[in-house]
Amino acid sequence: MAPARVYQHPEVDEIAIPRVLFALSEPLRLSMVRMLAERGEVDSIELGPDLPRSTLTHHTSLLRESGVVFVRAEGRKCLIRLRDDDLEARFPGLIDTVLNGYQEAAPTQEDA
Amino acid sequence: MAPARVYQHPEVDEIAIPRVLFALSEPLRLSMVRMLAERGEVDSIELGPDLPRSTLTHHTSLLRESGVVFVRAEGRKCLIRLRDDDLEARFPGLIDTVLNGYQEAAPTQEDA
DNA sequence: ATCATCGTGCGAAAATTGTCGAACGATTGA
DNA sequence: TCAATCGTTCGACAATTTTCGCACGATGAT
Repeated sequence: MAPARVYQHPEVDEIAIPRVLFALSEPLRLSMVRMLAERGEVDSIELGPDLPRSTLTHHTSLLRESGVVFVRAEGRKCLIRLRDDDLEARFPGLIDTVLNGYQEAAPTQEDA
Repeated sequence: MAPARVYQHPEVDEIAIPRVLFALSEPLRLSMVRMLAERGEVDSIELGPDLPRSTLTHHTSLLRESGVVFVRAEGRKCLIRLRDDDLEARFPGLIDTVLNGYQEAAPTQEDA
């Protein structure tokens, strides 16, 4: 039972800052990254249950090609996880800082 | 001698991560930010001596409106500096991490 | 085998962004 | 005053990105 879908990922040293920043500059993708950071590996559909599938594929592909996430096929679904270690090795603290500074999604007022 | 040109800047708490990341995701603007980090306040024309003025204005305006730089008029020129403190207060370590990870990128013709 | 579900690729349309010439006002120096 | 320089705005165009319907192959369940 060979893996049906094979995904291309950039090597650690191929991950480029501009592409990562661009990937994270989209609020929708940033919320996806936040969910991935909180839940670990998730089914792709959880990242956007209300989105058209082709739109979801577009964003997950962009995140994958920029080196932000790792994607693997599991049966007919698609599991996605954040490349924490690779990103941390390449750009220490970046993801934490970005996610920490992105509270504006929820209308919660809590600033210290 | 009232200041001729007045520039609008977002407050510190108005600086939003997606806009900052988008501003930094452009290689040209990222190289501008690096120059600003190295030299401090610089004349706007130093950020792109070979660029058409309107293109230069476009990028500096985007950097200003996203909260990355502070712009002030000095005579007929335009001085620009990085909002180090504000960015550090809002997203600790972000600029350092980004600039640190952008050294090995293709040195187009900016590095001299 | 049949059918429903999932992700992907294709293609097109809409929206956003980047580039840049031209005109304009402001400033500086002569 | 006059001319040169600078930054901005406007407008148009090119390039990129986003959205999404559709058809297709693969997978899992009946």
